[in-house]
Amino acid sequence: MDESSEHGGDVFAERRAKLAAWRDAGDAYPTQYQPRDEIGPLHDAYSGLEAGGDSGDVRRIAGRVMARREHGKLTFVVLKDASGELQLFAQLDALGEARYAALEHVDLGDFVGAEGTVMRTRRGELSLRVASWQLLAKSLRPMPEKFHGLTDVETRYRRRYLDLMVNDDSREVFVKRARIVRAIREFLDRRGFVEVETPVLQPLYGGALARPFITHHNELERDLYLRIATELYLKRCIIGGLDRVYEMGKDFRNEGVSFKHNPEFTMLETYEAYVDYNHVMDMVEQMIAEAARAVGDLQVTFRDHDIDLTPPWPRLTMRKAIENETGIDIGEIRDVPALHAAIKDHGFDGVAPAPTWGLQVDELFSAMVEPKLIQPVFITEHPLETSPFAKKTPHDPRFVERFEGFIAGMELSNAFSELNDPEDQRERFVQQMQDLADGDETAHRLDEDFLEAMEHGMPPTGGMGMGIDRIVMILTGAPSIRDVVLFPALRG
RNA sequence: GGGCCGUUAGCUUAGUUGGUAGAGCAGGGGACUCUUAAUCCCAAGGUCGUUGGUUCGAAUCCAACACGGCCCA
Repeated sequence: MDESSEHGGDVFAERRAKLAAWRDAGDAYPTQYQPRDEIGPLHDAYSGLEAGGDSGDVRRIAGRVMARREHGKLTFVVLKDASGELQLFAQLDALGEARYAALEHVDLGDFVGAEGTVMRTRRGELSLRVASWQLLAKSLRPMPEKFHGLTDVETRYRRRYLDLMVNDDSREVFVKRARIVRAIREFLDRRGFVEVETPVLQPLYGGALARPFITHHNELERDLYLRIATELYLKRCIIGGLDRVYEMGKDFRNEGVSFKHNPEFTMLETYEAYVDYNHVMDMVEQMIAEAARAVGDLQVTFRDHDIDLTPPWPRLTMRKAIENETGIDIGEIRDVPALHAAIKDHGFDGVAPAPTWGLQVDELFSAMVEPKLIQPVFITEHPLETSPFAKKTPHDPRFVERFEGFIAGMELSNAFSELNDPEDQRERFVQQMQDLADGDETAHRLDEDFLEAMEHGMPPTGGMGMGIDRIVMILTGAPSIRDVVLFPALRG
């Protein structure tokens, strides 16, 4: 197929012809433009310049051409760099016939560098009175329409560069994301955590209950898994005596996509020796608050909910949370048929049946309670069956010392007093293997190498996982994970 | 996996009871020395997501598929 007919009709062909002319006249793609002033600071520096005035200061700016307005012998060209926009004030008299005429061959989307004095027009617009200019890079394709911009969500995700080019709101989300990530790292570094990197390609996946992606190592002639969590390697670091470690990086889960799920996503995991899950709860609410302050304040709006992130957050056992919403006390209903009956008696048709007591409690919670958890809250003491790496609570071995942090109906963090009893851990693995045999594809594999590490002795440890993408969603008000991931997974 | 909605020019979109598509911006030609959604004049740009079907005739009605969005699982 002809390129030009597929992408913009005559525009592509016309611009290639212009590019050929530029090549004949000189360098259409020079290597640099230095020195250069950032546009944003110029607006600050010359905020006091009166309309109609010229500072006489010579400056050099560079950026993408966002607009051009020709007025015969005067042309306005708007340049945009990462810090802002500034218009060029280009006069025939100042540039001379040849350089002024050449300006007509500059298209929207081209990169241009210009030098001149900083002035303010009679209408009050800060401008650069151009003394000289040069083409820095030619664009061959049309930019999105300037007034309505680019709104088609599919194009925004598939060709994110166009979205970033014209939608400042979108660009701002990713700048904020960087600030949030940095605030979290600084928070942990200040507390004495060591940032580590553990394998993405793993011979045995684990640390979470999820289906993995499988890949293959040609030379080793074996399949490897993309990690679904960093948990088991970070615990090996704790066993080795690092005491406080964290890792922030991509995990991969072979599951569907939704507004809160992307198959690759950024996870933070932290492990701290000699503390329990109560200590970790304190840390999480402080960490989120600090991340929030890095990009705004503790009052945020997400999906039409006004949310107050101010610590401390309420703490509620899962048993109590379920009882509050459903009237069912899972502490009293101890077997699966009785629980099924109770759910049926209450008419909760949205609750899917599950084969074990723990999975049924999890399902009941997910369906009836989770969507109601709008303000920040820690839900504690989960069923043993769904928590193979958490210590049992001293008062009831059917529950574990675990919490999940919820905001806006989304699980944002998940933490335990980490199981460090190797014999208990082996029993948990054995049970998971049984669940796998019974058809639970997400059940955990027995990891003999990890057990051997734990048998060397592991200190009491508080561990935590947090979905960074979801935190960014909450703190930026972005309604979908696809708005906070630069290049989200799409079909086709 | 299920339900609903959407897909028309590079972008943003209109399109009547079914009669072979209109516009704005961008791009082309021209006018213009303070514009900023600049303005004015002229010309051009479309396999209406794909494939079938109904019909004398389909952007429009029907079916399947693709992709996307929202909701549910």
